[in-house]
Amino acid sequence: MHVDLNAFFAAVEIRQNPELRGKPVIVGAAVKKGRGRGIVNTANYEARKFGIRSGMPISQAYKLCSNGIFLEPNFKLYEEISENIMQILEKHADRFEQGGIDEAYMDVTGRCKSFAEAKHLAYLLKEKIYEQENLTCSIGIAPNKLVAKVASDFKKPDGLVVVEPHKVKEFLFPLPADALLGIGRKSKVLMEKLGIRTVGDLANCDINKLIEYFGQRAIYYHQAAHGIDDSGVCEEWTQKSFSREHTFERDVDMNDKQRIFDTIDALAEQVHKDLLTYKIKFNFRTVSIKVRYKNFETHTAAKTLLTATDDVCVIKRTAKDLMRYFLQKDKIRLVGVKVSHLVKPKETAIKLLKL
DNA sequence: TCTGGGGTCCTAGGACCC
DNA sequence: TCTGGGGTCCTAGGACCC
Repeated sequence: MHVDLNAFFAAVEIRQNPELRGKPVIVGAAVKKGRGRGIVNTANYEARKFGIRSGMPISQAYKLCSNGIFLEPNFKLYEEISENIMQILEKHADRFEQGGIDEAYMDVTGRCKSFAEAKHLAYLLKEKIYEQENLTCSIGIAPNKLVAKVASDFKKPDGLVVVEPHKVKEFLFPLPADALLGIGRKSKVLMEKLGIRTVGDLANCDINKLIEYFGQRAIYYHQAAHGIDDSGVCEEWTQKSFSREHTFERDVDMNDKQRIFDTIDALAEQVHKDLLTYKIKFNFRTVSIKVRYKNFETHTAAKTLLTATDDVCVIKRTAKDLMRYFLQKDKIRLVGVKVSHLVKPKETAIKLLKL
């Protein structure tokens, strides 16, 4: 079962302020009368009628609907509400996996003897979520995660779609190829050039031809197109990196080194705080930075240390060291800091012993 | 239209080792 | 005197997801 909260950020804002209901609501970066620098997070269905989509520059959204209600996101609130809902879902699953702030997978194989029973459970969950949090969701039920995800996407908002095993191909084949998880814009364009438009086209395409164009990805694509997915609902998840980045209000001249370095220090502090407050105590071995120039050209650089540490000064020093090389080209739009190659302190000690 | 911020996974090439 | 084969680790970039 896959559960997806509909237009989540916008729906929460409307719930908090019912006067907004029926109006186009756009949650995203500050608009600044169309001069804002950022993107749309979520648009409700009224706003989508104007062509507004998540991921779109906020300035473009403003052009499409200057009378819309533009709001900046309140992540803390969304996270709280998300957690409440996830708790409801978790209670009703054999195994449970959160897939982002607004979606989750549930294995209900053990507690539901049939798809009809699963459907019944889904209705119950929708009811509970609506009663407790006054929000709607779409639910997909299928023999595996991949198809359940497509199914929950198929009917929005407030949908419930069941795809029984013998109906999987019938359901998938007419859909556009990028309905499948993992097929994005680039692959879609390339597939169109190959004459592949639907999942059915993809399923019937010669596998060797696919490999020629997509390499190892082709094998996943081909299986996915046939509705095959044996990935389990994964309960345990540990983060593999922590990062923070910042886009400047205005591009920063490379001569303003201090401004860049101060920003890196601040980002390093945040990354460090995220690392320390995570449920598992981790040290890091790799520090990376990210630079985006005025023209959107983006680069990364990384350094792996001999031994793991949790020292914030190491993040700051390494990041600034890596940064120097990039301070001679063009105005800078964004900088970011990341730590990865995370190890538990115990493992660090063993490593040190070996050395 | 002018493009956020937080992630994951994959690939390819180079250094280095035996 | 013109170059094997297997492996690991690191780096950079890119596709994709929410």
